[in-house]
Amino acid sequence: MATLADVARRAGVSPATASRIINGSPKPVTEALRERVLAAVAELQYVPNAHAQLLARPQRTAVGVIVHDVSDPYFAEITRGLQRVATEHGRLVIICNSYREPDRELEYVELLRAQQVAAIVLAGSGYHDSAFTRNLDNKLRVYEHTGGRVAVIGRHEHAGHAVVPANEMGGYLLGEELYRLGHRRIGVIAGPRALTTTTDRLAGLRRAAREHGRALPSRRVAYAEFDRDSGAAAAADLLAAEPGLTAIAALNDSMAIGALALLRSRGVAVPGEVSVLGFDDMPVARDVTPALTTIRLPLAEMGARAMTLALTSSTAGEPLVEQVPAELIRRASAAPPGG
Amino acid sequence: MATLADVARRAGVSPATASRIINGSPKPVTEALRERVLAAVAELQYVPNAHAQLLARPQRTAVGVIVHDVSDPYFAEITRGLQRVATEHGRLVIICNSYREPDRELEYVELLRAQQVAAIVLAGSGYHDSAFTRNLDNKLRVYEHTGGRVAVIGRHEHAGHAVVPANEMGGYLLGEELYRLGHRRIGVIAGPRALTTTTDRLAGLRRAAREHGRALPSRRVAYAEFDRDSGAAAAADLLAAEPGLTAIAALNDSMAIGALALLRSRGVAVPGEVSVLGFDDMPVARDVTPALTTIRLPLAEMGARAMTLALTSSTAGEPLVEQVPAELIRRASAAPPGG
DNA sequence: CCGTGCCGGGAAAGCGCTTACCTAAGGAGG
DNA sequence: CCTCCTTAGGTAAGCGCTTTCCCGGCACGG
Repeated sequence: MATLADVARRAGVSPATASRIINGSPKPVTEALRERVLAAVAELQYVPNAHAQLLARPQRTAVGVIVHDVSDPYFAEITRGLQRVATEHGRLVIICNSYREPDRELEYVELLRAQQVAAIVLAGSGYHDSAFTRNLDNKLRVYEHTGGRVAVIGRHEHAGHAVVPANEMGGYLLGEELYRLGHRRIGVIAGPRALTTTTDRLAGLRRAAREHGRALPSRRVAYAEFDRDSGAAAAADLLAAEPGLTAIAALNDSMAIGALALLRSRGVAVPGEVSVLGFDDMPVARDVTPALTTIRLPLAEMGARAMTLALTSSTAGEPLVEQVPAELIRRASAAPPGG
Repeated sequence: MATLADVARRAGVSPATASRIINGSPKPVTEALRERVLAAVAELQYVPNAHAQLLARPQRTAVGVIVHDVSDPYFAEITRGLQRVATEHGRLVIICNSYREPDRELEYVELLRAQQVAAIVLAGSGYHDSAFTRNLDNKLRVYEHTGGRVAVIGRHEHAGHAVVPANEMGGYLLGEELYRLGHRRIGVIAGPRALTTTTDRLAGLRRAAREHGRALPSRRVAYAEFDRDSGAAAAADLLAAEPGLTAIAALNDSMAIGALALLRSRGVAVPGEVSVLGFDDMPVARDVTPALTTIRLPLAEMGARAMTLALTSSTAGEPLVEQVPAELIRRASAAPPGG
């Protein structure tokens, strides 16, 4: 691997001069030298060692992103937004998948700190584990304390700026739509219990139920893993526990799609016999049949806003919290019961 | 930011000793000192500067991945496989999106080289631009020359090991199925002309046509961008140019889904009036209606194999080329014409 | 013709860490 | 009891780069 010293030697100049030419430093340099150095760079295929540069001039350039799983469309969309903004700012993005393991999240914060990233963006639901939460929060604060910036998406109990989707309100809108359509026997496919996203969305649904003088008995709530297959299994459980269900609300689109698949395999008409509703409005929601009625969250935009917060807004003073509204998208998968 | 010197000072030892304790070096150290140092680490929330470590001990630990776009399900799946293997090897992954711009790919190779990554994995189709290809190849060779490892997915004209999906054969299988079902007026939605993936898949389709004594006139081939919306537009063009089409073969699933959406919006029955076939077997292929008949490529496995090649196989000697078979998956979207 | 100022370029320090090498102290062997 | 080896720990060099500081040479003004 060619080093700066190699280049300098070859061009017959000092490393200092070579460095100045390569980095376009303000210090003026004779044209002849410039050309010699540039030629040497080309001949040796020299690329500066980014680590050495970072060490010498502690100007952090990369940003870290911790998500549950990039290949999950929910995070893929968020990541797209994050990447776009990061690229606009000339930042390199290091993506870490926690695969929903809190401990791995902790490790990654440490690792990103070691990498001297300029900012850390944490995307994805928080956990109902106060020891863990405190631990994470502590690590983030330490990181912020040393000049790092942090933004979180979908959590609010942490250090740093936050972009929080209206999960509770989304759940409420879902419930409202269901009651408006006339459903009374509603099953819910919830996400993992440990996630605050699950709790928040469920709370919204419960609020809507209460306002209509009803409740959500626990036999009508099945917990799944936020993925398609466990969503299908949960739908089966729900149907077994409560054969008269006229609607199933899933707390994300993947599980709704799983429910759709199960219903189709059993020959149950959607929305004729059972309506199915999702949450998130992932791109595929409009392509399944029937197209999914769901709650839209502007995922890519949430990512973009979080990255913007992390990169541009001051770290001093109160952390900013940006609320992101949820919106009901009516498509074909929900209709009045028995119709 | 606390440094090793801070820790050493606080523990009353030399930086050397502190380093040895923190990194668990083989050199024996008294228990009392060990505890003091560890305590200092905890108190100062010390995290070693990864760049300084890398500089001092040139042991490359990160690996770079260049894809067209992670949020595209095709790459999301591949990336999942890549990540899994990388994590098993304790490697950090830096993901770069080229957004299908060759120049950006070039830049990223440079950037990853600067980051001293242990390996670079390039995923996604190659381009029909020999100047660019030579350029890229050259950069990769230079990188390999300095001890870097490279693996490419879906290209073969390059330095480094390769995992190549049977694109031509997949196209052939698609064609065979179409002719077997009895289709004769077949429209094709191709991907970007500049991509070798497009050419290869199309070539397979053409071979099947030839074997059945037919050709693929250019008015029956529409070029799109490998995404859903341009796929829908291409389907519309195809229908306009050739109203009697009984089948549309799309060269990836996203475009097939776009075609499905267009057909549905026009009230055209699939597969009753027009059959639709896809390529890749992305996860959503089974969830659209009708479920997509498509060519399966084991995407995640391709990613895993590429990362394995990059991380474990020798860089000396001939680069390895691993062929990945394509497989026809029959679902509901293709049927005999007119029935 | 000399002093002053400016400007292009080099020497060297230092970023935070690892590690080869060295040293002082203690124990074993003669 | 002295020498020599072992061992725990420290000293310092150096990884590849940037940047401050300095120096020599030139042009200019007096």
